[in-house]
Amino acid sequence: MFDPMCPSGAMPFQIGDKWTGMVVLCLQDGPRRFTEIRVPLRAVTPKVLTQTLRAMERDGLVVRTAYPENPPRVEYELTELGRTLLTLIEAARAWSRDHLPALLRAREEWTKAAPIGQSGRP
Amino acid sequence: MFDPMCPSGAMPFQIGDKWTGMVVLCLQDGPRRFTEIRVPLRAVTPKVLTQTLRAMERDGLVVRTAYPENPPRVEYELTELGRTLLTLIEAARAWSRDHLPALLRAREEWTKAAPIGQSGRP
DNA sequence: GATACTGGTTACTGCAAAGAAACTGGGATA
DNA sequence: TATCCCAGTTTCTTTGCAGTAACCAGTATC
Repeated sequence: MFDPMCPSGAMPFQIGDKWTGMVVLCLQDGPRRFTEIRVPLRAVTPKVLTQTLRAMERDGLVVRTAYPENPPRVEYELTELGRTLLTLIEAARAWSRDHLPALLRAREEWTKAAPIGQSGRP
Repeated sequence: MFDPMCPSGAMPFQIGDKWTGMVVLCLQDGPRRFTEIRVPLRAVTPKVLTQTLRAMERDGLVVRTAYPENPPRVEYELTELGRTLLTLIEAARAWSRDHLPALLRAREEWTKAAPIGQSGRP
């Protein structure tokens, strides 16, 4: 899940910025803490994750709840609006299941077949 | 359509790179020439449009047909694979119809309410 | 001979997002 | 006293995308 080597990097869709869609999927089963979100997105730095979550909070997609404990605990949860994105993400994943192999096949044939002279390539 | 000032700039979805989705919509009613695609996307430069179309051709989303006439004529047409993106784009537009106002409202309230001190903003 | 048309290409520039790495704070634990 | 924990923040560097502007080939028209 969210492996940087997996072909979903070639998936031609994006929800919000680069990580928003994955955050939504991370939160679909209930609230999660900052570090719990970081684990499956193992490439993301805390700075970028903070930026993503702040933007989602601003847009009303998540709510942030800080508990005055220590060590500190902060939970993020999808709002109702944020949950509406799940159907769209599911549609994108369905497309990928059905058509991404064809796209990747086309891309592979492009690179291996006629490295030059292919309709005016350099 | 494709007005840079229209709020779809805030739409949190993207198909492929920045212009791919709009190109797909431009081509949904049949083949179009290079300059015909440029018109509705009035902000895009030929360099960027060429890049977009080459990437789509590489991924098997469009076919490029050059007619040896003059002045030269080149037509771009959606492939069957490219057409499958239309349902996804329609789903994204439906989401925007139903939920984008709420997102923009949340964003506006965020900026106007409590410019500082809002859960740790600078 | 000069200019325009189509469908690009090339070189250069600017900006914002992304990332790496180190640091913070304040209590808890060893 | 030193170290760890979480949830970040700060600073700096890199990367890549997008855009501007100029140029090109071949024909046709003025």
